[in-house]
Amino acid sequence: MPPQTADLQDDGPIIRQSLPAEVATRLRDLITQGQLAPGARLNEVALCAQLGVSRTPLREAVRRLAGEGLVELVPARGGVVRRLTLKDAADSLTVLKALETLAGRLACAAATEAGIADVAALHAAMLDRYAARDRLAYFKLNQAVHTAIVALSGNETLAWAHGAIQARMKHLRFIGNAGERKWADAVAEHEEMVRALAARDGEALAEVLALHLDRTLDRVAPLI
Amino acid sequence: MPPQTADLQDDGPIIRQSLPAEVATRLRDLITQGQLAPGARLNEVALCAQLGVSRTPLREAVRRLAGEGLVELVPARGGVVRRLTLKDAADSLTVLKALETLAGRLACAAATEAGIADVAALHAAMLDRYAARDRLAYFKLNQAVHTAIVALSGNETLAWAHGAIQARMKHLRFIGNAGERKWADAVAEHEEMVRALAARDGEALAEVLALHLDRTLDRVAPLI
DNA sequence: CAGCTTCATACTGCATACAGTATGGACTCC
DNA sequence: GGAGTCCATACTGTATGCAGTATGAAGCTG
Repeated sequence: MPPQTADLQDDGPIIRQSLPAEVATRLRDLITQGQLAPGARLNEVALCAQLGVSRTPLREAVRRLAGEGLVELVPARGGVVRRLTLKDAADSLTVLKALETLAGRLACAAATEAGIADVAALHAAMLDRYAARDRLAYFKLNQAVHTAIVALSGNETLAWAHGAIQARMKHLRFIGNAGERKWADAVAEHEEMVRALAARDGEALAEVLALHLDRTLDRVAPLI
Repeated sequence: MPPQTADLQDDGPIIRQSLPAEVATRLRDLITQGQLAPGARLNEVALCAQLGVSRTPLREAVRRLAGEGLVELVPARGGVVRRLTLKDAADSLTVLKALETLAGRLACAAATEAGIADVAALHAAMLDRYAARDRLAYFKLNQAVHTAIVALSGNETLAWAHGAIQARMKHLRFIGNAGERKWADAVAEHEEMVRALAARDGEALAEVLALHLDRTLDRVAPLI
C-alpha cells in the first residue's frame, strides 16, 4: 500500500494531466509534423475518432491552439491550421530575436552552474544526433536548447511568450532542416551559443542569438 | 486572441462576433476592474446567471483567459483569477520593455503620417481626460496609446504578444493611478513619447518607453 | 475536548443531443 | 450551354444531463 502523499516528484504514474492539455499536445505535434497541413480544416468528429476523445475536450484543445496562434477560428467553420506568410515568419523571428537576446543577457547573469551544465548536456546530445543525421531527434533537441536558455533567464513571462511564438514556427523549422550546408551552419551557431553561455558573456550570447535567428529567416524563407 | 481594439468605436453593428469572445471581454473587464478579485474562484453557474449565457460559452471564455494568463486552471476546481506576485509584475514589465522599445524603433521607421497623427489624437484625448481627472477614461486612453504605438510597428506577432502581456497588468495599472505626483510623471513621459514619435526619432522613443516602463514598476510595486 | 472518519453537497469535467448555418450539387430557366 | 436558384447534407455552436471529485460539516472515538 503506497503512502498517498505523492507531492514531490510526481513520477507521473496515476495522475493524468487534464485531457484537453494532452489532446492539445497531440494536435500540436500533428501540425508541426505536417499531418495537419496549413490551411486544413479541423474536422471535429474526424479528429475525435482519430484521437479517441469526445468533442468537448477536443474543442477545448482547438481553442487553446487558437489562443497560441497556431490555428485560426472562422465563425461557423471551426478551426483551420494557420498558414504562415513570409511576413508572419519574419515578424515572429523579429520578436523571437528581441526575446532571446533579452533571455541570453538575463541567463548569463542569473543562471546556476547546474543550469548551464544542463544546456551544455542538451547541446552535446544534439551534436550526437546531428552526427547520426537523426533529423527528428536533432530538431527536438535544438528546440530544447533554445527553450532551456530562455528558462535560465528565470523570467516566466518571457518563457511563456517565447514558447508561444516558437510553437508557431515549429512546422517551418521542422521541414527546414534540409540542406547539409545550412544545417552545419546552424550547428556551428549553436556551438557559439553554448560557449558564450558557459563564459557567462551576455553580450556575446545575445549577438550570436541574433545572428542565429536572422539566419533562421534565410533558412526557412525558401519554404514559404 | 485579436488585439483588443474594440474600446472606442465599434458600436457592434449587425454582425455579432462570437459569443465566447464577447463573454471573454466582459470577464476581462470584471477582472481588471476588480469585481473578480485576484485569487477568487470563477463559479461557472453563478457567472452564467450573471452574464446570461450557458455554461459552454462561458467555459470557453474562461479557457481563453487562461491561455492569456489571466486566470489559472486548477484541476477539478476550475478557474481562479491569477494573483500576480511582485516578481510576476517585474517579469512582465521587463518583457514589455523589450517589446515596446522594439516596437518604438520599428514604428518610427514604418509608420505612416496618418498613423502618427492617430496616436497624437489619442494622446490629446488622454490629456483632456487627465485635466478632467476622469480616471477610467484616462486609463483606457493610456492603454490605447501604447497599443497604437505597437500597432504602428506593423508587426502582428509583436502586437499579439504585447496585447497578451499588457492584459495581465491591466488590473494593477487600473488601481495604480492613485497619487497626483506619480500621475503627473506618467503624463509627462507620455508627452515625451509622442514627441519622439512625431520626430521619428526611434532611439529617443525607445529610451523614453524604457524609462516609462521602469517607472511603471515603481508605481505599481506598492500595490502588491 | 481534540482529532479522525464518514457522509452529504456542490461544483467541475465530460459526453451527447439539438439547433442554426454554410457548402456543394442538381435542377431549372434564360 | 451557362448561370442562377433551391435544397439536401454535413458541420459547427450551444445547451443540458451525468459522473467523478473536492469540500465542509457532523458524528464518533480516544
